[in-house]
Amino acid sequence: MLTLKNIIENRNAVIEGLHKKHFAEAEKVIDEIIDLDKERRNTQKELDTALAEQNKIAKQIGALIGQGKRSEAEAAKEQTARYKEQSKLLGEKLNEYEKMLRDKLLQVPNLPHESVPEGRTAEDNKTERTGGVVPDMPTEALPHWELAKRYDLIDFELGVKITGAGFPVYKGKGARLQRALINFFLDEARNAGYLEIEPPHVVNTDSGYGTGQLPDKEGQMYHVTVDDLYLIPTAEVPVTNIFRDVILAEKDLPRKLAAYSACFRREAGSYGKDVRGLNRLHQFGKVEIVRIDKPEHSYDSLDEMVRYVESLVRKLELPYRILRLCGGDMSFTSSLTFDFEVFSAAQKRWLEVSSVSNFESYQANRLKCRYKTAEGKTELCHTLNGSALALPRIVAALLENNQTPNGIRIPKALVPYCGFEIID
RNA sequence: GGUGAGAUGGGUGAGUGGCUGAAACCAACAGUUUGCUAAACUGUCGUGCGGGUAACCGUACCGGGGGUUCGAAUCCCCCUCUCACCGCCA
Repeated sequence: MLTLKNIIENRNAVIEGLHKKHFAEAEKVIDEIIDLDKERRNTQKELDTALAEQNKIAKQIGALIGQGKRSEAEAAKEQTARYKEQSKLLGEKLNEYEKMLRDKLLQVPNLPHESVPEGRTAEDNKTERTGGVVPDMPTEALPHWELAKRYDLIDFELGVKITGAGFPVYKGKGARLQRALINFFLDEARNAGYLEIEPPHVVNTDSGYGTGQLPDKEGQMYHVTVDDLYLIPTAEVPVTNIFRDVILAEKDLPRKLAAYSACFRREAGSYGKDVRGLNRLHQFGKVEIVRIDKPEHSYDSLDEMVRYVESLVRKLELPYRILRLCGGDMSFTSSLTFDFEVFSAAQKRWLEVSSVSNFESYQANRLKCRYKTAEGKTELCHTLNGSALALPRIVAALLENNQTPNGIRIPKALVPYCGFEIID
């Protein structure tokens, strides 16, 4: 969430930023927050005064009893009743203000970076650059779900039987290709300086709030109600929460971590051709990279992460484009996001395979992830993350783009990991 | 699942009602000394909120919530978690 300090000191700039993100009633909400904060401060002041008075009397009573002046001590006790009553009421009032303030703050999305293009929908995203070659496919080219069936790589129906739609079963070279991609991505990440993490796949509510899945995206996660735990929708959640309530030393920054995990998403409301095959699943594999950095370095970090993800897509020889998301298409918590899409040649569609974002201090503020500067000041870190990469759509594009009459060709970089050059 | 013990600052760990936001030690940081390193010595060293240009002041926090009391890290209740042993088990 945004810091109060930022909202109060930069009211107009904040509202302008929220407009760019198409946040409704920005002025109203921001001014409510500012007013609530004033009330909160006044209440706090009154409460502190009452408590100070109480503490003073309590100390006096202690001293009087020490001196054996019992009757004077008794008299002093009478005085505290009034302050006690007062501070109790003020305390309740303060809690209310704090709760209201927090609720309001949680409703406010992050502010977009100045370089975020204006716009409302995906149509308005700006293409940063493209790479790779879109293959010239014959008309009889098959979509990946047909290829998966022909070569017995993925069994969607079996998944339906075991679990339900959106939980495919990978078999043989299909399963080995998945494993190859995971190892490839993790090795690449390690070579790029990321610390490999194997995180829990289930998290508690504190972690859900820490990275912002709760409360706004509650319905998107699978909830294990008996234990009040959530299946992770991305490794971002457990990995970023490593830094919850942590104060890092300046020299410890940046921190770079990478993790593979299965990701679980309910995808409530999705339907139609978008969800065909591997395009949208309830469970999928993904390697995520997470970075914690000093504010002044975070945009350099973001660039580095984008270049890193780009290197992966290039090594996989996939045609891709990098989009700078517009204000309306960005996620609630992001300041600047680049999406990576690969072209899936038989479907003739661009598929999103990565989303790389700088959250600035928005997540860190909820997480209470801070660092101590050389001058000894405690400041919020900036957090960033990106997919590097999500498996299913990569698999979809690999299958479709590399199909030949003799089978499906495996890109060179992946052959050592797969142990085969062709799927036939 | 059963039984028992515990949860204190970056770490170890004292502290059973007022002089404790918290001893001591370790780590860390700064300085003195030194050819360099080390050692030794000196000092600093939690977080949030409110007030103040600032020095600083007030307030809250000893797992979380509630209670007793003029006053709670310390007493009472509830919850959570951790550890140990037993049972079960990849």
